[in-house]
Amino acid sequence: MPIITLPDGSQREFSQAISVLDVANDIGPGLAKATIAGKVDDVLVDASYMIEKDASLSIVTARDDEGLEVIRHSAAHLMAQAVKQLFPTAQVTIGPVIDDGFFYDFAFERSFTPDDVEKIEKRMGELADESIQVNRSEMSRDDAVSYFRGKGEEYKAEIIEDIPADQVLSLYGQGDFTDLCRGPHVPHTGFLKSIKLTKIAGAYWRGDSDNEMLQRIYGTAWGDKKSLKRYLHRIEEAGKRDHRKISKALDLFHIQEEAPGMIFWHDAGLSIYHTIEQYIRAKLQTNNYQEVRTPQLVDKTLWEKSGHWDKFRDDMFTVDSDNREYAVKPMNCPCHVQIYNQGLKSYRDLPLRMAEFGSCHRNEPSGTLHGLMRLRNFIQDDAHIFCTEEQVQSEVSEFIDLLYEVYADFGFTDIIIKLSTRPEKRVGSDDVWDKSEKALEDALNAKNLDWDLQPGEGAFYGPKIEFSLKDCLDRVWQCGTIQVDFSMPDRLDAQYIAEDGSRQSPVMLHRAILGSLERFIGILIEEYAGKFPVWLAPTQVVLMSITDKNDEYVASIAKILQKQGIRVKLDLRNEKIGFKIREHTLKRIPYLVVIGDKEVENNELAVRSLSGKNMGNFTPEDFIALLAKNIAERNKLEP
RNA sequence: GCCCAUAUAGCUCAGGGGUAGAGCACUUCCUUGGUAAGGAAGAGGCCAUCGGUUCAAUUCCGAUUAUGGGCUCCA
Repeated sequence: MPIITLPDGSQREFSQAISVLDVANDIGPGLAKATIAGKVDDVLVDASYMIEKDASLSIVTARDDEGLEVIRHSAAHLMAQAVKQLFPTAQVTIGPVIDDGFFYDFAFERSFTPDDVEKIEKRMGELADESIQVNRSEMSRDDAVSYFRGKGEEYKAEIIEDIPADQVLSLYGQGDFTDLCRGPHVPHTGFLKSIKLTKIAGAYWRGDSDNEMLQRIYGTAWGDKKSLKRYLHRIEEAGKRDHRKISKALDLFHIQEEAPGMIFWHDAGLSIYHTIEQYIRAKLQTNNYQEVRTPQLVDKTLWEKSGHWDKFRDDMFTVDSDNREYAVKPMNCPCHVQIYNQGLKSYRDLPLRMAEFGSCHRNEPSGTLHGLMRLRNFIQDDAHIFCTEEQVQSEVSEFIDLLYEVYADFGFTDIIIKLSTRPEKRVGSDDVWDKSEKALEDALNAKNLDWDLQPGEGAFYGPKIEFSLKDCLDRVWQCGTIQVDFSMPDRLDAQYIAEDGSRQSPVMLHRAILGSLERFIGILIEEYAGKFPVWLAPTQVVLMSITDKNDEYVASIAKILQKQGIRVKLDLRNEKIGFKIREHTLKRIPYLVVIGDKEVENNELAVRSLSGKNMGNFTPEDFIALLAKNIAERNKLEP
């Protein structure tokens, strides 16, 4: 006699065990039709799940996040079913839910073509139209292994073999297709009508690059056609923020075949770069950093000593000259230690914070290059803090504060924090790693920040905190970082004289706020869709004449603004004002100034904002004051 | 590095086994016009590179390079 409590607090009593779906039916046929799954005492279950005793229940439909998740999971099964029907020799592996969709990895003797994917999607539609019942059943592990092996599904059998023998597994069947799955799933395939397959890709079996490559098909799935359409539109719009597209339109930089993974900065792009560099330089100054510059090419022997040659060799470019082998620096740390080592250091010199806008080259695998985000040559806003063990925690803590201050100035609030611990390939004793990892963890916890642990993802010389930002398609890119290093100072003979007169090795903190200037600018472009805040905009003001009678006055205004450090361009072309406005609006210029006879006569400027607002007429002085205020405040809103 | 796709004018893209197309941009001329495209004419291409098939390849095939999307890896 289960009594079922619904989310609104109302209760219903039934004379015998009852399924989630039947409860829904009892509430109303409309709800029953929409029922995808249920949540019984907060556990997500199938609609067919039998409730045998008193319980709380909420009916899950496509309107719930959990409902969408079930739909996406079932969509993956539907895709596998379609693939098996069309390509019987394909083997299924795994098919999880991801943000906004799902994928399924298949092993198949040949590649799926875009044509195949179209066919698969079509078949999925047909199967959905048939509203095929989805049934849950159970099997012991060993039975499941032989079941799948019997069907030639070696991969599936291998997955199941890793599950403990005493565990009972659930299988879900729909028509001619059965898959191992924890569930829950939709009651029938009729719920799976708003699906689109989006891309094909390779993916290693079990995520290990030593294994064979499987074929992954990605899809997106929604509760109704309208949501699907909205999603596709959203993705399309996000694509327009792509920094590579915007950079071409705004003439910021280019890359060409002769220098893969390296940037040719154009005037406008370099302007942004310089503004950011100067901004960071000012922060370094107020935070007691010294700035240095070190060589690009350094003899191999130093890299051997630092451990890079051993652990980082594949990523380094080398140069042979006069019987010597040099490496182009992939990191700045060993060079900074060389500067530290000039002259005897006392504990009174610590913490010693040494910064460099360091150009680093890394021979990244060809398939990983990605616009400004992943390059072979990039500039780090790098610094190394030499300090005592006691100072580590406060230095890490101060750094995190500085990083948040900087990110806020650029308008970033969604910062993803991860703590990466010791990798397999590393230098230094476990004892030292214990200490380093704990220092970082304590600093994070002291600040009450949300962070995730990434075991084994640290640098070879120490654990790190990573601060990541998202691009227009929500891909995550590591930007800032701080890494504790107890090893390298010792390897490179860095020392200081302690209070008691003994020689000690300092601890070294590797840290970057922006990470790589290039990557940070890439993220920035996508964040603002190229509509940079005034303080960052390559061109802040364009002065446009109505007719060539006004040219002289326009030029004189330009001089005045330029003297104030405003980045100004003139447009004196023989074109109509509407044409000029359109062009500079497309170039995302924050302020457009129109100058005609009226303005010349009154010594004024007619100011129009990027968003198209007529801001009225200003005297040159008032306009300069407006700009100065906006720039000083680093106003993030487009004017 | 691995898988798939792509590479045509400065840009965005169409095309197709037989001398290469559009829009925008560019140049010249006309137009002096008040807040998102004034008009006309002109110029512009070894169809990524190297091979192969063919009477003939920019088009079909293969390799290479780069780019895009993933995977692995990394700021």
